Amino acid sequence: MSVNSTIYDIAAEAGVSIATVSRVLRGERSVSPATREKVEAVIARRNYRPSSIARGMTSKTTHSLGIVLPKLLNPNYAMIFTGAYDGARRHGYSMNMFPWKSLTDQRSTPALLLAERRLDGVIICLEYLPPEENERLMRSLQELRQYMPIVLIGCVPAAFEYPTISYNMADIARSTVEYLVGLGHSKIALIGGVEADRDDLRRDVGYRQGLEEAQLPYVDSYRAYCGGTAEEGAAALDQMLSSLLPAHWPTAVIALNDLVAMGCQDTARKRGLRLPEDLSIVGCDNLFCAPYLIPALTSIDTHQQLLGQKAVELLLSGETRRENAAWTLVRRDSCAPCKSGEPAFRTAGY
Amino acid sequence: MSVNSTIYDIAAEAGVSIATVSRVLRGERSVSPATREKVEAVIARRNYRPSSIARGMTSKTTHSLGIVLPKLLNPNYAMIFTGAYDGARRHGYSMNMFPWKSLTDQRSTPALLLAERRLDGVIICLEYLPPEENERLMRSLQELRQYMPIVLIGCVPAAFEYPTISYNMADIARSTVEYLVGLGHSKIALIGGVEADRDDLRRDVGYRQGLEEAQLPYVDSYRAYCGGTAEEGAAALDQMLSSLLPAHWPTAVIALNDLVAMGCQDTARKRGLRLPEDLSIVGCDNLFCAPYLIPALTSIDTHQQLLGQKAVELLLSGETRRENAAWTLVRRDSCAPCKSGEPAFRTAGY
DNA sequence: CTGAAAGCGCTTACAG
DNA sequence: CTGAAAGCGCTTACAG
Repeated sequence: MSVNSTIYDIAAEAGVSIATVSRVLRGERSVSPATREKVEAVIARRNYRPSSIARGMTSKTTHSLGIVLPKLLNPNYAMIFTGAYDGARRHGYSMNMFPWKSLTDQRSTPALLLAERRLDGVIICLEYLPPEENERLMRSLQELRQYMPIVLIGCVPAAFEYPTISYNMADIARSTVEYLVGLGHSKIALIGGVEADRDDLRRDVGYRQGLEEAQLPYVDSYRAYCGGTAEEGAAALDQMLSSLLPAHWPTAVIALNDLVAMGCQDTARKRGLRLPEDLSIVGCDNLFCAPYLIPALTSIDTHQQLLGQKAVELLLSGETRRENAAWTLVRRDSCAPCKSGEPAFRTAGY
Repeated sequence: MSVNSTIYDIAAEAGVSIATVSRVLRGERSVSPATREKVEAVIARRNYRPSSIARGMTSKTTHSLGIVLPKLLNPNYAMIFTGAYDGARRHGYSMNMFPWKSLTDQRSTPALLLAERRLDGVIICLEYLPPEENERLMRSLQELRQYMPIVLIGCVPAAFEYPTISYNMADIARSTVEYLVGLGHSKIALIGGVEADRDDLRRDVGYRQGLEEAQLPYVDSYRAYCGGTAEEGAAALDQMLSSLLPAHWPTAVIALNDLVAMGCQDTARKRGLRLPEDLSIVGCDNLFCAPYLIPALTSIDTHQQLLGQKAVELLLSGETRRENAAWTLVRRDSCAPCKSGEPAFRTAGY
């Protein structure tokens, strides 16, 4: 099946040494035009391409990078991957995707799985993990680092001196509260995330800070923790509403991400709330479907593709700095001025 | 930075030959328990992992597969990729993603880009291409095939004897028409696709067939061609409605995919149509957001992850057969019984 | 059960 | 400007 020719075939047919072929392959200029032409002709005729793996064997650099992602099915990560892929390609590198579990799986020594591939570097998208798994992850990273440069995306304890790109979650949350306060809201809920997650921790900090600046009290029942899916978001809001007198229902919700926001829309509608009049909702990630939800979802655009590219730049730069990633609030129809007084309560007609 | 040990280090430290180390590495059983234990201890202590690239160098198989995708940002392809990834992993292979343009780009001989990686095989997701690009693609495939086994996903001219997995588009379209006819619809539009696309061609065949079976006429103005984005879908429906007297407006739309369906919802709403009463819509791909659109979108689930897995199986089997992929109609709220008489026409109030 | 040796397809000094 | 030779880190017959 394989009709691959090798550098020897080319050399033989062109009547030169393999060293010379190698030289024209790599575009070295110390080759006479005549021989270069001759060699190139043979290469073209035989459709020859040097084996990248043989190259990697000798040159100590494989020109391939890796990125480990929690899950590709969330378009958020697909966007980061795409950005990273393009960034790598621009620098002549390939980009390989690894599922999150290649790092946290305890059966196969995790970091080594990546080391095996002899990557020139790897980007790691952090995500919340329960303490002991996180412990294992941190050890994996330490280990991995001995083999190749790494860059982290997400929130990392300052104690670990990894090159990192992260969002200022506190800033995002604070600004979002500010935006909603500007619309007259005072009962603002925050839904999603895990109490132990550092990212969410900082989100909470910004949330409280925003409330404080508006001289609003922090109300415990307006803070619900849950995973990042629509179902979990729906359930979390539903439970919050159940536990509160309608008069105390939040008039605005800040959702962990767009999926959670979608779930909240669903719950609100099933409860007979009018959107956005009775409940304003802000999402995060600005997924492609956000403009097509009803009402069109206001969301934080986290410029994921740019993030992926920047991670590659940082990785290739070899520097150890920490960067903050850019974000933008995209206003659509899901947020409305708060109606004075209590939100109307209607029985569900959905 | 690299603290990698080699097989020589291990051999030296364990006091054996590299051949022996290689044997325990590969789990060969012709090693005495004593030496095996000794070697394994050293491997563990030094955290040694054999270089997969050196292995690939000698063993002629790299245990890595490829998949080329039009775009990862469409969750549809992300799902296929995920399925293929898992399928590959299950067989001990890695799966590498390549963007579509690595095949159609004319600057770098396309197929060779993949050949360079010495993949053990590659899956190719077909998509419509204008004739001359498609011509180039077909040549690329022929070329690529000389280097490694390939499997195609999509619609391929029977003349090319590639192993292929495809959907029976005619079947899907026919069934969808049947479903809508069952709801009493007679003015059924088909929106999306390209006239020259073979997949869409077959979709058209099924569409016509469905109409015929219901003894309905094929109406030219109910067939709109457009790309696969929400914006294009929105524009296509808008134009269709503009060109028709409201009395002749379709009461049901079959959309190329969920994105197009989302666009159609948008246009319908802006035109003041009630959904689903005035217009039923069926999408395709059953994206994660389908249940959260208003009304929740009825869609064809194409079981993309399964598709990806099956493509891997076929690739690894080495057979040249053609398979049909499974699909399911997922009924939600976006389709309603057709109201008798003409659809109400209201001025847009959106 | 184990080792010495050749070889995979390249790149890279080192000579000339 | 060009070639002979060593070497990258493994696997795989071939002997023993």
